[in-house]
Amino acid sequence: MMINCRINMAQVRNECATAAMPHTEAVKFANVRIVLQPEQRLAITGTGDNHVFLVANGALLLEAQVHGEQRRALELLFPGDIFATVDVPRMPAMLLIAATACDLIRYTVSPVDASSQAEWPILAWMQTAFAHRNARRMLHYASIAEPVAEHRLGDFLVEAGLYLGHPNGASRSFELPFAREQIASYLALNPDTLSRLFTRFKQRGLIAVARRRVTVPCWTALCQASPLADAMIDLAAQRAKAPGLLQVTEHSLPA
Amino acid sequence: MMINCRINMAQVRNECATAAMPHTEAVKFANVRIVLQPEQRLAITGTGDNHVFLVANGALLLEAQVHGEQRRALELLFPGDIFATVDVPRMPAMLLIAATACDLIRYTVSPVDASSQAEWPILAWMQTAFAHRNARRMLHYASIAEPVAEHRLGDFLVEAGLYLGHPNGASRSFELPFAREQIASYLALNPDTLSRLFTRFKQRGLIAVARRRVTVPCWTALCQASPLADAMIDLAAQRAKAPGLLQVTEHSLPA
DNA sequence: TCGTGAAATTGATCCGTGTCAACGGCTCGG
DNA sequence: CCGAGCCGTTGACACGGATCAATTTCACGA
Repeated sequence: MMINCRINMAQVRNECATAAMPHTEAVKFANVRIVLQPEQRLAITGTGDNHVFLVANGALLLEAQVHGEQRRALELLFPGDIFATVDVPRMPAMLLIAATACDLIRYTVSPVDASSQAEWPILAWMQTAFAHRNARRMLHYASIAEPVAEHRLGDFLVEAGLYLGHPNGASRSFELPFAREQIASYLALNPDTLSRLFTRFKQRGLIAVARRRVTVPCWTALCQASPLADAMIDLAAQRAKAPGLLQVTEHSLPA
Repeated sequence: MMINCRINMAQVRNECATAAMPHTEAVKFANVRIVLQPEQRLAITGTGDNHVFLVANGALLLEAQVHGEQRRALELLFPGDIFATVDVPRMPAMLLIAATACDLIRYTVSPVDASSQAEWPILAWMQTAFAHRNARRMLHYASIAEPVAEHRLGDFLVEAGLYLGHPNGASRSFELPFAREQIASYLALNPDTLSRLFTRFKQRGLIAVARRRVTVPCWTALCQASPLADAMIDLAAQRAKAPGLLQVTEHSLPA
């Protein structure tokens, strides 16, 4: 099996094919609900079957070991996000880490099964979800390629605000599910430097931080500090319009 | 139409459905052969139909404008690579740039057409190709997240060696299709700094450079200078084993 | 053959981030 | 209530890459 729980074996319940996907009356895919506690890990290996994970709840972090003991966060997963194991290169210690308590749904997509007409809707839905994921991935790459560290933090805060927060007038606030060190790793920055950047943003009045709660008094001002804000907002809007992408996280989970 | 030629309108010939994909007797996908001259550009916009490009020949570069006039290379495409427009976020001046003369094949993949049984083999092939592309993309992200610039260049040279060169005993040599500025952009480095790094690598005896020709006297020595070498080699080996992934570039093009 | 312009290299300098250390605040358990 | 330990912050300093400018190399055309 490609995915298994290494530390604190997750509470895994096989809720066989009870989840109703949008635009689908009968889903023949085997799916498994996986519940993760904070800091719990899922090991990924890049071979074998194609497992697709849907994040129903919580936030995760894809980490890998790059150079000796050095570990790096390559990707963040938010509710509604999708993740396929085939898209991941084989690297040492490649694993998903739950930043908060998480509900995942795991689909096993085997090429031979997929020829059935009944599974087309779910596959079509996955295509859309993957397109979104790939586009966001590319935006993150564009972000960390940015030499100015302030821009990277601006991009990250806009991303977090879009996926974790809700607009409230001109302001917006959200709970960061990640530790500073994880954020720093995601932004290819030193934790100390990241802390300084946070301080700088606070001094500029762009954000107010209480523990892990981030409050953005003026969303548009923050967006002006993020070079990729326009592209990310556009992408989030596309996702909101896509049918069944977000809704599935609410309806498909068995009680 | 999502893809069009902006500068020096490409010589586009509609070779309707003559290309035979591996494991496929009849391909109903509309496909178009696109021939690009060096430095020619293809504009990409993230909406509309899903166009999939297969690089039959040559090398390309995906560029976008990130911040004002700043442009950045987000991705390199080598022969056998695949590229879908839906995977790209909407950003200003997002375009493919031909580094050399290129042959592309463009498939238009519409979700409704895709339900036909006859098109399953080609879709399955695309799945494999996309998985490879995504994995390589992630490796590149891991590479540019590396704070040490030498590592980035090492990773790049290994990638280029794997996809552009062939082993010749312990050595390996290849022609870099990209200008220094483009490589620097891809590695999120200053061109001046990149030049210094090349000099350092030459002094260490890792490479010999004649114009754009790179000769690696000892491949394993170069790999030791690349933190991601193992993962990239593993990935390239997987691709070589995948059926019809590389072969298609040779057989599918009409004479 | 020479001249021109673009690309690449190299040098000098500045600034920003990494590094290491110390400090402060918060949580949890005794 | 106190103490331990972790996380986050801040300061001092060094180093590496960015920047700007000057020079060399190469390709191409007259």
